[in-house]
Amino acid sequence: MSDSHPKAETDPQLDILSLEKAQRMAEFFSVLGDPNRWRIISALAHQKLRVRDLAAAVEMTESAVSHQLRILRTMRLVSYRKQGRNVFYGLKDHHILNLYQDISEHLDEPED
Amino acid sequence: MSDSHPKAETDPQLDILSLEKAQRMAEFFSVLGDPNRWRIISALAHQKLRVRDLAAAVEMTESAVSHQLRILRTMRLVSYRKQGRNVFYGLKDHHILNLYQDISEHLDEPED
DNA sequence: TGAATACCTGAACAGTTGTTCATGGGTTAA
DNA sequence: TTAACCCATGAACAACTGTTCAGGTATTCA
Repeated sequence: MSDSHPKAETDPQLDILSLEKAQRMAEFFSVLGDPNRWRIISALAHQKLRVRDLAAAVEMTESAVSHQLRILRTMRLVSYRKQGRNVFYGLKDHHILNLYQDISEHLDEPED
Repeated sequence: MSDSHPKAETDPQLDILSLEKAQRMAEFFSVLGDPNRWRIISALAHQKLRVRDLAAAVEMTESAVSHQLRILRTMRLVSYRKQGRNVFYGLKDHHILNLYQDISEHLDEPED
């Protein structure tokens, strides 16, 4: 098989994520590493919202929300629909809600 | 039902994650938001390793790895077993590998 | 056309993060 | 006991992140 991904550098038995792939994973999870982004995501889980209403809902300035939405757009987590002078955002992908479920479980597991 | 979690502050129709819960979600995902931590996780996916060998495998200093392992321990993502003067780490939880699978898919999805 | 509305963007600044460096504790072998 | 080994930790510093603030673009309405 002529696979193009690099092998582990030190020990052939281990196969460690390549730096590039690890970087992509980290970039994605970093986007989910901000509490205000989670609040935005949760607000969009039930309905599409204008930036203005979203800002009011999560109690942030429109500017701050707009900055965050750009990041969520970059990671293709939200949908974007311009209608007149309003812009409606929604959740693009339901992987995210699955993540939310999974991690909620993990966080709720008892110590051992 | 006498639930103790706070309701949305602005609009009863929306239910947005509480600040506290959003914070916990974000803290968890932040841990997965570092490329070197993903390389450590991938190394531990197949076998338990001593700090020393882990450091060699991911090509980091033992100190840096030790710092990162502490973070992973705090989030209960890795197991810890001390044996003489060696400490073996492994993956504690398989939620993480599921996450890895899910997000790989997301990252590999074509643009649209 | 001019003003108001809805949203976006760049710069700057405070707060956070991850590494290195130096050191210290605990365990094993001589 | 002494020396070597394995790992953990605190401080410090550079790099990154998210907000605010000021301004800018595009659309609607009077």
